[in-house]
Amino acid sequence: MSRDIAQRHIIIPALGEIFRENGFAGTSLAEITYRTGLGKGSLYHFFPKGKKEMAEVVLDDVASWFEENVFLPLLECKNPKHGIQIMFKAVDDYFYSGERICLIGAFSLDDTRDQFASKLNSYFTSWNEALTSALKRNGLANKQAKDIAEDVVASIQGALVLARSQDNPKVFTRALKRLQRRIETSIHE
Amino acid sequence: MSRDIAQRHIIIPALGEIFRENGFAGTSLAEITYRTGLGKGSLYHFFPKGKKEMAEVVLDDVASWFEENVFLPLLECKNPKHGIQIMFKAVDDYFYSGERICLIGAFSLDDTRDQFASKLNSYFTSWNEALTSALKRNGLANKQAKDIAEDVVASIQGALVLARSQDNPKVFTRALKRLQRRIETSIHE
DNA sequence: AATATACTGTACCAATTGGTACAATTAAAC
DNA sequence: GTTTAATTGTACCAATTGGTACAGTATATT
Repeated sequence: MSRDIAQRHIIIPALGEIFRENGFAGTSLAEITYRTGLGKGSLYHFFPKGKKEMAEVVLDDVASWFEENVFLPLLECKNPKHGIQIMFKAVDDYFYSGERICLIGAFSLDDTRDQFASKLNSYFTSWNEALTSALKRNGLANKQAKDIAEDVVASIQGALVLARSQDNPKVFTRALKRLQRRIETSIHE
Repeated sequence: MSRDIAQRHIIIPALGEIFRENGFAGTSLAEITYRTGLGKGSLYHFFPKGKKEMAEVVLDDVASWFEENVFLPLLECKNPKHGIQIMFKAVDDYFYSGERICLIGAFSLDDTRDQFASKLNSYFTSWNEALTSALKRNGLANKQAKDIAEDVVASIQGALVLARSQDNPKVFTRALKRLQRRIETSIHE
């Protein structure tokens, strides 16, 4: 790994948090330099295309985290019920039990959305498909599996929004519990 | 009604759409003057405290729309099942069957959220309480009513986010149908 | 018709925006 | 230890940001 890319990777998480908290339009280079400790010189060395490239790299980073920790387990776990358990655990961890915002969600509602449309789209699509697959391998019919998957992904998003605006993370953890129960019962019918 | 206030009311819907599409940070006065056709002179005449006041007025406007068309029917409809029907119809109309973003949701994820915290909070709280009340009057136990209400409100939010990022309003209409069915069955148990 | 008030266009402001240029410094490779 | 490439700080840029000042023009009210 070249020095270049190594250094670049170090600041991606920091960039992620900044965008998460302020949205794309709401994040200024001034804040980025302040919070990363890097001057514009370094920033534009690592991300020659500027702010937009930073956001793209962050989105890719989020996507690959979910790919590895959520989608893949759902798709490949031998015991699909276990895969779903892993998903809920990973989601709870990732969002700090409701204290962390979903970057993808924030960008989806931002004026930014058109610029990053395909990345945002594929994040939710992948999640949906992976969960649908796991549900089907649990014996659910195609239609019902799709239905529940869409329901779960949407509810998680919504719960994050509500938790934030009510400043109450429990809204999120309650939602996760509810969804787990719903899946349980629909499988055991 | 003074001329002042009358004029002010005319542009509030336009302001709403602009904030909806761009978020708070993403909306510039330049765009506001362009899309409303009003110069800064007029704008600051109607909203002396500037952009922030415009957003506040818009949030109040949204809140009162929901108060009248969603919360009140839920709270006061003699047949509570009918009240819930009214809610779903109103929500579907308001969000143009999934083509329109939720301003409250957008602001909740924006860096703006702290400035408008109490308004955002009370919007979701009111909705939750009104729906809980209607469910209880349909014979559900307090705990279950609260549970379902939170679920419904969160799911609607999430479905709006998904519909937007997938550029597919049907995600939203599907979610509404699903939620209606869920309420139906939980009432008839 | 005169007066008061509501409204609006224009010019202006300091501060901040994202971005560039580049010389100076640091660190790795030979 | 010299060469080569990676990294960074500083100074700078034009454009845009939200906001102000105010004179001028409508529109009521009397």
